[in-house]
Amino acid sequence: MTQTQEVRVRYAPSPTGDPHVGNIRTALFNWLYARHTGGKFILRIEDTDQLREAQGALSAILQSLRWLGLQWDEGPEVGGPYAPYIQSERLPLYQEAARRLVAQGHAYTCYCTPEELEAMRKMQQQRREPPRYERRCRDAAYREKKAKEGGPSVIRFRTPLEGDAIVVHDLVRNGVSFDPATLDDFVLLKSAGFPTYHLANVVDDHFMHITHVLRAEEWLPSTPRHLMLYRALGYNVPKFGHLPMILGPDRSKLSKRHGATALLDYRAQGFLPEAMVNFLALLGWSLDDKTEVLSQEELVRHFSIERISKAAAIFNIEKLTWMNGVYIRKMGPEALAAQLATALTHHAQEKGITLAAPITQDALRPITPLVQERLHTMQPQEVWDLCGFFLTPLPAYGDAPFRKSPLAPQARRAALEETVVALESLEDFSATALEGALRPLAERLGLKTRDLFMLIRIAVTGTDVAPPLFETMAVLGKERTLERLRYAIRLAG
RNA sequence: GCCGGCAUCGUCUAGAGGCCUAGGACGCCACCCUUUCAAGGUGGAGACCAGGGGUUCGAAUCCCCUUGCCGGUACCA
Repeated sequence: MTQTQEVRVRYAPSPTGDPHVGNIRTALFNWLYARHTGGKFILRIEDTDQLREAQGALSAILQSLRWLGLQWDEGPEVGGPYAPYIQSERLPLYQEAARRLVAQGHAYTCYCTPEELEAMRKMQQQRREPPRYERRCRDAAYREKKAKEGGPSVIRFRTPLEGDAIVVHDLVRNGVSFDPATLDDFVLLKSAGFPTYHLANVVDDHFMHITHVLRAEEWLPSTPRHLMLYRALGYNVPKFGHLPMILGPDRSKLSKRHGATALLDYRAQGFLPEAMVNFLALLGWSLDDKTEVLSQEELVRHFSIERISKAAAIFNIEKLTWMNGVYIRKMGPEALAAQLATALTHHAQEKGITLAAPITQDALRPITPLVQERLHTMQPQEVWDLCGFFLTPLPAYGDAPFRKSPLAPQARRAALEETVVALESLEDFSATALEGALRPLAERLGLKTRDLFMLIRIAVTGTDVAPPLFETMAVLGKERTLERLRYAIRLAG
Protein backbone atom coordinates (compact mmCIF):
# COMPACT_ATOMS: atom_id res chain seq x y z
CA MET A 1 0.00 0.00 0.00
CA THR A 2 1.03 3.56 -0.57
CA GLN A 3 1.66 5.81 2.37
CA THR A 4 -1.05 8.29 3.30
CA GLN A 5 -2.97 8.39 0.07
CA GLU A 6 -5.95 10.66 -0.36
CA VAL A 7 -9.25 9.21 0.75
CA ARG A 8 -11.63 8.65 -2.15
CA VAL A 9 -15.11 7.46 -1.32
CA ARG A 10 -18.15 7.12 -3.43
CA TYR A 11 -21.90 7.11 -3.32
CA ALA A 12 -23.14 4.78 -6.05
CA PRO A 13 -26.91 4.73 -6.28
CA SER A 14 -28.84 3.11 -9.06
CA PRO A 15 -31.47 5.30 -10.66
CA THR A 16 -34.48 3.16 -9.85
CA GLY A 17 -36.54 5.79 -8.06
CA ASP A 18 -36.33 8.61 -5.56
CA PRO A 19 -33.56 7.84 -3.10
CA HIS A 20 -34.94 6.98 0.29
CA VAL A 21 -33.55 8.14 3.58
CA GLY A 22 -31.52 5.00 4.17
CA ASN A 23 -29.86 5.39 0.87
CA ILE A 24 -29.09 9.03 1.49
CA ARG A 25 -27.73 8.24 4.92
CA THR A 26 -25.11 6.16 3.13
CA ALA A 27 -24.33 9.14 0.92
CA LEU A 28 -24.06 11.35 3.99
CA PHE A 29 -21.61 9.06 5.77
CA ASN A 30 -19.44 8.89 2.69
CA TRP A 31 -19.56 12.64 2.28
CA LEU A 32 -18.76 13.21 5.94
CA TYR A 33 -15.82 10.88 5.75
CA ALA A 34 -14.49 12.57 2.64
CA ARG A 35 -14.82 16.02 4.14
CA HIS A 36 -13.42 14.92 7.46
CA THR A 37 -10.32 13.50 5.86
CA GLY A 38 -9.99 16.15 3.20
CA GLY A 39 -10.58 13.49 0.57
CA LYS A 40 -12.88 13.25 -2.40
CA PHE A 41 -16.55 12.37 -2.55
CA ILE A 42 -17.49 10.76 -5.84
CA LEU A 43 -20.94 10.24 -7.24
CA ARG A 44 -21.37 7.35 -9.61
CA ILE A 45 -24.59 6.23 -11.22
CA GLU A 46 -25.05 2.48 -11.37
CA ASP A 47 -27.55 2.16 -14.17
CA THR A 48 -26.75 -1.37 -15.25
CA ASP A 49 -30.28 -2.64 -14.88
CA GLN A 50 -32.14 -1.47 -17.92
CA LEU A 51 -35.41 -2.88 -16.67
CA ARG A 52 -35.58 -1.19 -13.34
CA GLU A 53 -34.45 2.19 -14.51
CA ALA A 54 -36.97 4.89 -13.57
CA GLN A 55 -37.75 8.17 -15.29
CA GLY A 56 -36.42 11.15 -13.41
CA ALA A 57 -34.50 9.08 -10.91
CA LEU A 58 -31.16 10.63 -11.77
CA SER A 59 -32.51 14.09 -11.24
CA ALA A 60 -34.01 13.03 -7.91
CA ILE A 61 -30.62 11.75 -6.81
CA LEU A 62 -28.88 14.99 -7.72
CA GLN A 63 -31.61 17.06 -6.11
CA SER A 64 -31.51 15.04 -2.92
CA LEU A 65 -27.78 15.51 -2.54
CA ARG A 66 -27.92 19.19 -3.37
CA TRP A 67 -30.77 19.83 -1.00
CA LEU A 68 -28.71 18.43 1.85
CA GLY A 69 -25.63 20.28 0.71
CA LEU A 70 -23.66 17.14 -0.10
CA GLN A 71 -21.63 18.44 -2.98
CA TRP A 72 -19.81 15.77 -4.95
CA ASP A 73 -16.29 16.38 -6.17
CA GLU A 74 -16.53 14.11 -9.17
CA GLY A 75 -19.54 12.76 -10.96
CA PRO A 76 -22.43 13.70 -13.20
CA GLU A 77 -22.61 17.38 -14.12
CA VAL A 78 -19.26 18.16 -12.53
CA GLY A 79 -17.09 15.67 -14.36
CA GLY A 80 -13.72 14.56 -13.07
CA PRO A 81 -10.53 12.78 -14.07
CA TYR A 82 -12.18 9.38 -14.33
CA ALA A 83 -15.26 10.34 -16.31
CA PRO A 84 -17.74 9.19 -17.33
CA TYR A 85 -19.39 8.53 -13.98
CA ILE A 86 -22.41 6.77 -15.38
CA GLN A 87 -21.95 3.07 -15.80
CA SER A 88 -23.96 2.68 -18.97
CA GLU A 89 -21.35 4.92 -20.57
CA ARG A 90 -18.50 2.72 -19.44
CA LEU A 91 -19.59 -0.59 -20.92
CA PRO A 92 -16.33 -1.35 -22.82
CA LEU A 93 -14.45 -1.29 -19.53
CA TYR A 94 -16.53 -4.06 -18.04
CA GLN A 95 -16.59 -6.06 -21.22
CA GLU A 96 -12.84 -5.87 -21.42
CA ALA A 97 -12.48 -7.01 -17.81
CA ALA A 98 -14.87 -9.90 -18.43
CA ARG A 99 -12.95 -10.93 -21.53
CA ARG A 100 -9.76 -10.90 -19.60
CA LEU A 101 -11.21 -13.04 -16.86
CA VAL A 102 -12.39 -15.57 -19.40
CA ALA A 103 -9.00 -15.59 -21.11
CA GLN A 104 -7.28 -16.19 -17.80
CA GLY A 105 -9.67 -18.94 -16.85
CA HIS A 106 -11.35 -17.01 -14.03
CA ALA A 107 -14.63 -16.90 -15.85
CA TYR A 108 -16.56 -18.78 -18.49
CA THR A 109 -19.42 -18.31 -20.89
CA CYS A 110 -22.74 -19.75 -19.84
CA TYR A 111 -25.55 -20.55 -22.24
CA CYS A 112 -28.19 -21.58 -19.76
CA THR A 113 -31.44 -19.76 -20.37
CA PRO A 114 -33.46 -18.01 -17.69
CA GLU A 115 -36.07 -20.75 -18.07
CA GLU A 116 -33.53 -23.46 -17.47
CA LEU A 117 -32.21 -21.62 -14.43
CA GLU A 118 -35.68 -21.21 -13.07
CA ALA A 119 -36.34 -24.92 -13.49
CA MET A 120 -33.07 -25.72 -11.74
CA ARG A 121 -33.98 -23.58 -8.81
CA LYS A 122 -37.37 -25.22 -8.51
CA MET A 123 -35.79 -28.64 -8.42
CA GLN A 124 -33.27 -27.56 -5.84
CA GLN A 125 -35.93 -26.16 -3.64
CA GLN A 126 -37.88 -29.39 -3.87
CA ARG A 127 -34.79 -31.28 -2.84
CA ARG A 128 -34.32 -28.74 -0.02
CA GLU A 129 -30.96 -27.75 -1.42
CA PRO A 130 -29.63 -24.23 -1.41
CA PRO A 131 -30.69 -22.62 -4.69
CA ARG A 132 -27.71 -21.70 -6.77
CA TYR A 133 -26.30 -22.17 -10.21
CA GLU A 134 -25.40 -25.80 -10.80
CA ARG A 135 -22.36 -24.86 -12.92
CA ARG A 136 -23.38 -26.91 -15.92
CA CYS A 137 -21.56 -24.63 -18.35
CA ARG A 138 -18.48 -24.74 -16.22
CA ASP A 139 -17.93 -28.10 -17.85
CA ALA A 140 -16.10 -27.45 -21.13
CA ALA A 141 -17.75 -30.26 -23.06
CA TYR A 142 -21.25 -29.27 -22.02
CA ARG A 143 -20.50 -25.65 -22.72
CA GLU A 144 -19.16 -26.30 -26.20
CA LYS A 145 -22.15 -28.36 -27.08
CA LYS A 146 -24.46 -25.52 -25.96
CA ALA A 147 -22.33 -22.99 -27.78
CA LYS A 148 -22.96 -24.72 -31.07
CA GLU A 149 -26.69 -24.38 -30.52
CA GLY A 150 -26.15 -20.64 -30.35
CA GLY A 151 -28.42 -18.36 -28.37
CA PRO A 152 -27.71 -15.69 -25.80
CA SER A 153 -25.03 -16.18 -23.19
CA VAL A 154 -23.67 -14.60 -20.06
CA ILE A 155 -20.26 -14.68 -18.44
CA ARG A 156 -19.95 -16.26 -15.04
CA PHE A 157 -17.17 -16.15 -12.51
CA ARG A 158 -15.43 -19.45 -11.92
CA THR A 159 -15.63 -19.60 -8.14
CA PRO A 160 -13.07 -21.89 -6.56
CA LEU A 161 -14.78 -25.05 -5.41
CA GLU A 162 -12.85 -25.08 -2.20
CA GLY A 163 -10.15 -23.15 -0.46
CA ASP A 164 -9.41 -21.09 2.59
CA ALA A 165 -12.10 -18.99 4.11
CA ILE A 166 -12.45 -15.58 2.55
CA VAL A 167 -12.36 -12.95 5.23
CA VAL A 168 -13.70 -9.48 4.86
CA HIS A 169 -11.83 -7.06 7.09
CA ASP A 170 -14.74 -4.82 7.72
CA LEU A 171 -14.15 -1.38 9.20
CA VAL A 172 -17.29 -1.49 11.30
CA ARG A 173 -17.61 -5.15 12.17
CA ASN A 174 -14.10 -6.52 12.02
CA GLY A 175 -13.37 -9.85 10.39
CA VAL A 176 -16.24 -11.65 8.73
CA SER A 177 -15.38 -14.91 7.10
CA PHE A 178 -17.08 -16.86 4.36
CA ASP A 179 -16.57 -20.38 3.12
CA PRO A 180 -15.97 -20.17 -0.65
CA ALA A 181 -17.79 -23.48 -1.05
CA THR A 182 -21.04 -21.69 -0.23
CA LEU A 183 -20.54 -19.24 -3.08
CA ASP A 184 -21.81 -19.96 -6.56
CA ASP A 185 -20.68 -19.01 -10.05
CA PHE A 186 -22.31 -15.62 -10.22
CA VAL A 187 -22.94 -13.69 -13.40
CA LEU A 188 -20.47 -10.96 -14.34
CA LEU A 189 -21.77 -9.92 -17.71
CA LYS A 190 -25.40 -10.21 -18.69
CA SER A 191 -26.51 -11.39 -22.10
CA ALA A 192 -27.23 -7.86 -23.26
CA GLY A 193 -23.62 -6.94 -22.62
CA PHE A 194 -24.30 -5.03 -19.42
CA PRO A 195 -22.30 -5.88 -16.32
CA THR A 196 -23.87 -6.97 -13.07
CA TYR A 197 -23.33 -4.89 -9.96
CA HIS A 198 -20.54 -7.19 -8.87
CA LEU A 199 -18.39 -6.64 -11.91
CA ALA A 200 -19.18 -3.00 -12.51
CA ASN A 201 -18.63 -1.99 -8.94
CA VAL A 202 -15.24 -3.66 -8.71
CA VAL A 203 -14.02 -2.37 -12.04
CA ASP A 204 -15.14 1.17 -11.36
CA ASP A 205 -13.85 1.31 -7.82
CA HIS A 206 -10.52 0.24 -9.19
CA PHE A 207 -10.34 2.71 -12.04
CA MET A 208 -11.70 5.51 -9.92
CA HIS A 209 -9.13 4.74 -7.21
CA ILE A 210 -11.71 4.33 -4.48
CA THR A 211 -9.97 3.80 -1.16
CA HIS A 212 -12.94 3.09 1.11
CA VAL A 213 -16.19 1.42 0.22
CA LEU A 214 -18.80 2.50 2.74
CA ARG A 215 -22.06 0.91 1.75
CA ALA A 216 -25.16 -0.59 3.30
CA GLU A 217 -24.99 -3.83 5.20
CA GLU A 218 -27.06 -5.62 2.60
CA TRP A 219 -23.84 -5.83 0.59
CA LEU A 220 -21.89 -7.69 3.17
CA PRO A 221 -22.87 -11.15 1.88
CA SER A 222 -21.61 -10.38 -1.61
CA THR A 223 -18.35 -8.85 -0.51
CA PRO A 224 -16.46 -12.16 -0.73
CA ARG A 225 -17.37 -12.27 -4.42
CA HIS A 226 -15.94 -8.82 -4.85
CA LEU A 227 -12.80 -9.85 -3.03
CA MET A 228 -12.37 -12.78 -5.40
CA LEU A 229 -12.82 -10.45 -8.33
CA TYR A 230 -10.24 -7.99 -7.08
CA ARG A 231 -7.84 -10.87 -6.72
CA ALA A 232 -8.58 -12.33 -10.15
CA LEU A 233 -8.25 -8.97 -11.83
CA GLY A 234 -5.09 -8.14 -9.96
CA TYR A 235 -6.54 -4.99 -8.42
CA ASN A 236 -5.70 -3.42 -5.09
CA VAL A 237 -8.48 -4.04 -2.59
CA PRO A 238 -10.11 -1.00 -1.01
CA LYS A 239 -11.18 -0.96 2.63
CA PHE A 240 -14.76 -1.96 3.28
CA GLY A 241 -17.19 -0.69 5.86
CA HIS A 242 -20.75 -1.94 5.96
CA LEU A 243 -23.18 0.50 7.45
CA PRO A 244 -26.11 -0.60 9.57
CA MET A 245 -29.44 -0.61 7.79
CA ILE A 246 -32.25 1.80 8.42
CA LEU A 247 -35.47 -0.03 9.07
CA GLY A 248 -39.10 0.93 8.80
CA PRO A 249 -41.32 1.04 11.88
CA ASP A 250 -42.12 -2.64 11.30
CA ARG A 251 -38.39 -3.46 11.42
CA SER A 252 -38.14 -4.48 7.80
CA LYS A 253 -35.92 -2.98 5.14
CA LEU A 254 -37.12 0.50 4.32
CA SER A 255 -39.31 0.60 1.24
CA LYS A 256 -42.14 2.51 -0.35
CA ARG A 257 -44.58 0.64 1.83
CA HIS A 258 -43.40 2.67 4.80
CA GLY A 259 -45.00 5.92 3.70
CA ALA A 260 -42.76 8.89 3.22
CA THR A 261 -39.33 7.37 2.88
CA ALA A 262 -38.08 9.30 -0.13
CA LEU A 263 -35.83 12.06 1.09
CA LEU A 264 -37.52 14.68 -1.04
CA ASP A 265 -40.86 13.87 0.55
CA TYR A 266 -39.46 15.21 3.78
CA ARG A 267 -38.63 18.44 2.04
CA ALA A 268 -42.24 18.68 0.90
CA GLN A 269 -43.33 18.03 4.46
CA GLY A 270 -41.48 21.05 5.71
CA PHE A 271 -38.32 19.55 7.11
CA LEU A 272 -35.15 21.62 6.95
CA PRO A 273 -32.07 20.15 5.30
CA GLU A 274 -29.93 21.05 8.32
CA ALA A 275 -32.23 19.09 10.59
CA MET A 276 -32.31 16.21 8.17
CA VAL A 277 -28.52 16.02 8.00
CA ASN A 278 -28.21 16.17 11.77
CA PHE A 279 -30.86 13.55 12.30
CA LEU A 280 -29.57 11.18 9.64
CA ALA A 281 -26.03 11.47 10.97
CA LEU A 282 -27.27 10.23 14.32
CA LEU A 283 -28.85 7.18 12.76
CA GLY A 284 -25.94 4.82 13.10
CA TRP A 285 -23.35 7.22 14.39
CA SER A 286 -22.89 9.13 17.61
CA LEU A 287 -20.39 11.57 19.01
CA ASP A 288 -20.74 10.77 22.69
CA ASP A 289 -23.35 10.18 25.34
CA LYS A 290 -24.82 13.69 25.25
CA THR A 291 -24.50 15.63 22.05
CA GLU A 292 -27.55 15.56 19.82
CA VAL A 293 -27.50 18.84 17.96
CA LEU A 294 -24.52 19.20 15.66
CA SER A 295 -24.07 21.55 12.76
CA GLN A 296 -22.80 20.28 9.47
CA GLU A 297 -19.35 21.68 10.27
CA GLU A 298 -19.30 19.92 13.62
CA LEU A 299 -20.35 16.68 12.01
CA VAL A 300 -17.54 16.97 9.52
CA ARG A 301 -15.07 17.74 12.27
CA HIS A 302 -16.07 14.85 14.50
CA PHE A 303 -17.17 12.12 12.12
CA SER A 304 -15.31 8.87 12.42
CA ILE A 305 -15.83 5.35 11.18
CA GLU A 306 -14.94 3.98 14.61
CA ARG A 307 -18.11 5.44 16.06
CA ILE A 308 -20.47 3.93 13.54
CA SER A 309 -22.74 1.46 15.25
CA LYS A 310 -23.40 -2.05 14.09
CA ALA A 311 -27.07 -2.45 14.84
CA ALA A 312 -29.80 -1.45 12.43
CA ALA A 313 -31.85 1.60 13.37
CA ILE A 314 -35.48 2.51 12.99
CA PHE A 315 -36.30 5.86 11.47
CA ASN A 316 -38.07 7.77 14.21
CA ILE A 317 -40.04 10.63 12.74
CA GLU A 318 -41.00 12.05 16.13
CA LYS A 319 -37.43 12.79 16.96
CA LEU A 320 -36.86 14.25 13.52
CA THR A 321 -39.81 16.56 14.07
CA TRP A 322 -38.40 17.71 17.39
CA MET A 323 -35.01 18.32 15.84
CA ASN A 324 -36.59 20.26 13.00
CA GLY A 325 -38.15 22.52 15.62
CA VAL A 326 -34.74 23.04 17.15
CA TYR A 327 -33.41 24.18 13.79
CA ILE A 328 -36.39 26.42 13.14
CA ARG A 329 -35.72 28.16 16.43
CA LYS A 330 -32.11 28.68 15.43
CA MET A 331 -33.02 30.49 12.22
CA GLY A 332 -32.44 34.18 11.76
CA PRO A 333 -35.48 36.40 11.17
CA GLU A 334 -34.73 36.98 7.50
CA ALA A 335 -34.31 33.30 6.72
CA LEU A 336 -37.42 32.43 8.65
CA ALA A 337 -39.48 35.14 6.96
CA ALA A 338 -38.34 33.81 3.61
CA GLN A 339 -39.31 30.27 4.54
CA LEU A 340 -42.68 31.42 5.80
CA ALA A 341 -43.30 33.34 2.61
CA THR A 342 -42.67 30.25 0.54
CA ALA A 343 -44.89 28.00 2.60
CA LEU A 344 -47.72 30.49 2.94
CA THR A 345 -47.74 31.44 -0.71
CA HIS A 346 -47.81 27.81 -1.63
CA HIS A 347 -50.73 27.12 0.67
CA ALA A 348 -52.75 30.19 -0.31
CA GLN A 349 -52.39 29.34 -3.96
CA GLU A 350 -53.19 25.72 -3.47
CA LYS A 351 -56.37 26.47 -1.55
CA GLY A 352 -57.33 29.55 -3.54
CA ILE A 353 -57.40 31.73 -0.45
CA THR A 354 -58.14 35.45 -0.78
CA LEU A 355 -55.39 37.55 0.73
CA ALA A 356 -55.55 40.98 2.34
CA ALA A 357 -52.24 41.85 0.69
CA PRO A 358 -49.55 40.03 -1.25
CA ILE A 359 -47.35 37.80 0.86
CA THR A 360 -43.87 39.25 1.05
CA GLN A 361 -40.88 38.63 3.20
CA ASP A 362 -41.12 42.20 4.46
CA ALA A 363 -44.70 41.77 5.50
CA LEU A 364 -43.87 38.57 7.31
CA ARG A 365 -40.90 39.84 9.26
CA PRO A 366 -42.90 41.24 12.19
CA ILE A 367 -44.66 37.98 12.77
CA THR A 368 -41.60 35.74 12.77
CA PRO A 369 -40.88 36.25 16.48
CA LEU A 370 -44.47 35.30 17.24
CA VAL A 371 -44.42 31.97 15.47
CA GLN A 372 -40.80 30.86 15.54
CA GLU A 373 -40.98 28.80 18.68
CA ARG A 374 -44.37 27.41 17.77
CA LEU A 375 -43.48 25.75 14.49
CA HIS A 376 -42.27 22.20 14.16
CA THR A 377 -42.09 22.06 10.40
CA MET A 378 -42.42 24.38 7.42
CA GLN A 379 -45.25 22.30 6.11
CA PRO A 380 -47.60 24.79 4.39
CA GLN A 381 -50.71 23.73 6.25
CA GLU A 382 -49.01 23.91 9.63
CA VAL A 383 -47.55 27.32 8.89
CA TRP A 384 -50.85 28.59 7.61
CA ASP A 385 -52.70 27.40 10.68
CA LEU A 386 -50.39 29.53 12.77
CA CYS A 387 -50.15 32.67 10.66
CA GLY A 388 -52.95 32.58 8.14
CA PHE A 389 -55.14 35.00 10.04
CA PHE A 390 -52.54 37.73 9.66
CA LEU A 391 -52.91 37.51 5.92
CA THR A 392 -56.60 37.29 5.19
CA PRO A 393 -59.03 40.22 5.19
CA LEU A 394 -61.00 38.69 8.02
CA PRO A 395 -60.35 35.38 9.74
CA ALA A 396 -62.46 32.68 8.19
CA TYR A 397 -64.70 31.99 11.12
CA GLY A 398 -68.33 31.76 11.99
CA ASP A 399 -69.89 31.06 15.29
CA ALA A 400 -68.02 27.87 15.94
CA PRO A 401 -64.77 29.04 17.54
CA PHE A 402 -66.68 31.08 20.12
CA ARG A 403 -67.96 27.92 21.69
CA LYS A 404 -64.44 27.54 23.02
CA SER A 405 -65.09 30.60 25.16
CA PRO A 406 -66.42 29.87 28.63
CA LEU A 407 -68.52 33.03 28.51
CA ALA A 408 -72.22 33.03 27.72
CA PRO A 409 -73.26 34.63 24.41
CA GLN A 410 -74.70 37.68 26.17
CA ALA A 411 -71.59 38.27 28.19
CA ARG A 412 -69.46 37.77 25.13
CA ARG A 413 -71.19 40.50 23.23
CA ALA A 414 -71.01 42.92 26.10
CA ALA A 415 -67.35 42.21 26.69
CA LEU A 416 -66.49 42.66 23.04
CA GLU A 417 -68.32 45.97 22.92
CA GLU A 418 -66.42 47.19 25.95
CA THR A 419 -63.20 46.06 24.38
CA VAL A 420 -63.89 48.05 21.25
CA VAL A 421 -64.60 51.14 23.32
CA ALA A 422 -61.42 50.69 25.29
CA LEU A 423 -59.29 50.24 22.21
CA GLU A 424 -60.79 52.95 20.08
CA SER A 425 -59.36 55.59 22.33
CA LEU A 426 -55.96 53.94 22.45
CA GLU A 427 -53.31 56.01 20.71
CA ASP A 428 -50.42 53.68 21.26
CA PHE A 429 -51.25 50.26 19.86
CA SER A 430 -48.14 48.51 21.12
CA ALA A 431 -48.28 45.19 22.96
CA THR A 432 -47.52 46.80 26.29
CA ALA A 433 -50.10 49.52 25.79
CA LEU A 434 -52.70 46.95 24.84
CA GLU A 435 -51.94 44.90 27.91
CA GLY A 436 -52.15 48.07 29.98
CA ALA A 437 -55.61 48.73 28.65
CA LEU A 438 -57.05 45.25 28.65
CA ARG A 439 -56.03 43.96 32.08
CA PRO A 440 -57.93 46.74 33.86
CA LEU A 441 -60.82 46.14 31.54
CA ALA A 442 -61.11 42.55 32.66
CA GLU A 443 -61.20 43.71 36.21
CA ARG A 444 -63.82 46.33 35.45
CA LEU A 445 -65.97 43.74 33.74
CA GLY A 446 -65.48 41.28 36.55
CA LEU A 447 -63.99 38.72 34.21
CA LYS A 448 -61.01 36.49 34.64
CA THR A 449 -58.24 37.79 32.44
CA ARG A 450 -57.90 34.42 30.77
CA ASP A 451 -61.57 34.40 29.82
CA LEU A 452 -61.55 37.92 28.40
CA PHE A 453 -58.31 37.34 26.57
CA MET A 454 -59.54 34.10 25.13
CA LEU A 455 -62.63 35.80 23.85
CA ILE A 456 -60.61 38.55 22.20
CA ARG A 457 -58.18 36.02 20.83
CA ILE A 458 -60.95 34.13 19.10
CA ALA A 459 -62.45 37.34 17.73
CA VAL A 460 -59.12 38.55 16.41
CA THR A 461 -57.63 35.31 15.14
CA GLY A 462 -60.57 33.05 14.62
CA THR A 463 -59.03 30.33 16.73
CA ASP A 464 -58.27 29.50 20.33
CA VAL A 465 -54.71 28.50 19.54
CA ALA A 466 -52.59 31.42 18.44
CA PRO A 467 -49.49 33.45 19.23
CA PRO A 468 -49.56 35.75 22.29
CA LEU A 469 -52.53 38.08 22.08
CA PHE A 470 -51.12 41.56 22.58
CA GLU A 471 -48.23 41.07 20.20
CA THR A 472 -50.63 39.65 17.69
CA MET A 473 -52.94 42.66 17.95
CA ALA A 474 -50.03 45.05 17.71
CA VAL A 475 -48.81 43.41 14.51
CA LEU A 476 -52.31 43.39 13.09
CA GLY A 477 -52.72 47.09 13.84
CA LYS A 478 -55.51 49.10 15.29
CA GLU A 479 -57.70 49.25 12.26
CA ARG A 480 -57.72 45.56 11.44
CA THR A 481 -58.06 44.57 15.07
CA LEU A 482 -61.10 46.76 15.59
CA GLU A 483 -62.60 45.58 12.36
CA ARG A 484 -62.43 42.02 13.59
CA LEU A 485 -63.83 42.84 16.98
CA ARG A 486 -66.78 44.60 15.38
CA TYR A 487 -67.30 41.71 13.06
CA ALA A 488 -67.40 39.37 16.04
CA ILE A 489 -70.01 41.56 17.71
CA ARG A 490 -72.18 41.41 14.64
CA LEU A 491 -71.79 37.66 14.59
CA ALA A 492 -72.84 37.45 18.20
CA GLY A 493 -76.17 38.85 17.30
C1' G B 1 -33.43 -24.39 4.14
C1' C B 2 -28.44 -22.48 3.65
C1' C B 3 -24.87 -18.32 4.42
C1' G B 4 -23.88 -13.83 7.09
C1' G B 5 -24.84 -9.91 10.51
C1' C B 6 -27.00 -7.85 14.85
C1' A B 7 -28.94 -7.95 20.01
C1' U B 8 -28.81 -1.83 26.37
C1' C B 9 -35.56 1.99 28.16
C1' G B 10 -41.36 2.12 22.98
C1' U B 11 -37.46 4.72 19.56
C1' C B 12 -32.22 6.88 18.62
C1' U B 13 -28.15 5.89 21.58
C1' A B 14 -23.67 6.22 25.73
C1' G B 15 -21.12 2.25 27.72
C1' A B 16 -14.71 -0.86 24.86
C1' G B 17 -13.96 -5.83 32.95
C1' G B 18 -14.58 -2.54 38.48
C1' C B 19 -16.53 4.87 37.63
C1' C B 20 -23.34 1.17 36.15
C1' U B 21 -27.99 0.60 42.35
C1' A B 22 -26.77 1.43 33.48
C1' G B 23 -26.08 7.90 31.42
C1' G B 24 -28.31 11.27 27.53
C1' A B 25 -32.14 12.41 23.74
C1' C B 26 -37.16 11.84 21.43
C1' G B 27 -41.90 10.44 22.95
C1' C B 28 -45.12 9.95 27.47
C1' C B 29 -46.86 11.81 32.56
C1' A B 30 -46.81 15.60 36.44
C1' C B 31 -45.51 20.33 38.25
C1' C B 32 -43.47 25.43 37.41
C1' C B 33 -43.76 29.67 34.04
C1' U B 34 -48.29 31.58 31.65
C1' U B 35 -53.72 35.35 28.26
C1' U B 36 -54.40 30.09 24.62
C1' C B 37 -50.68 27.20 22.15
C1' A B 38 -45.74 26.64 22.07
C1' A B 39 -40.86 27.22 23.89
C1' G B 40 -38.25 26.80 28.46
C1' G B 41 -37.40 24.83 33.56
C1' U B 42 -37.95 20.90 37.31
C1' G B 43 -39.29 16.05 38.48
C1' G B 44 -41.22 11.10 37.16
C1' A B 45 -42.52 6.47 34.87
C1' G B 46 -39.69 3.54 31.44
C1' A B 47 -33.91 -1.36 30.29
C1' C B 48 -33.88 -7.89 35.70
C1' C B 49 -28.32 -4.77 29.63
C1' A B 50 -32.61 -11.26 24.76
C1' G B 51 -31.96 -16.22 27.64
C1' G B 52 -28.51 -19.90 29.46
C1' G B 53 -23.74 -21.46 30.42
C1' G B 54 -18.64 -20.33 31.18
C1' U B 55 -13.78 -17.09 32.03
C1' U B 56 -12.67 -13.68 36.19
C1' C B 57 -11.88 -11.59 42.89
C1' G B 58 -15.39 -8.84 39.65
C1' A B 59 -19.12 -8.88 33.12
C1' A B 60 -23.92 -4.85 29.84
C1' U B 61 -18.73 -5.19 28.49
C1' C B 62 -14.57 -11.45 26.94
C1' C B 63 -15.85 -16.87 25.12
C1' C B 64 -19.62 -20.70 23.87
C1' C B 65 -24.64 -22.26 23.04
C1' U B 66 -29.75 -21.03 22.37
C1' U B 67 -33.44 -17.65 20.88
C1' G B 68 -35.16 -13.50 18.28
C1' C B 69 -34.71 -9.96 14.56
C1' C B 70 -32.49 -8.27 10.01
C1' G B 71 -29.95 -9.00 5.45
C1' G B 72 -28.30 -12.18 1.41
C1' U B 73 -29.40 -16.44 -1.37
C1' A B 74 -31.46 -13.11 -9.37
C1' C B 75 -28.89 -12.16 -16.43
C1' C B 76 -31.74 -6.33 -9.06
C1' A B 77 -28.82 -3.10 -7.07
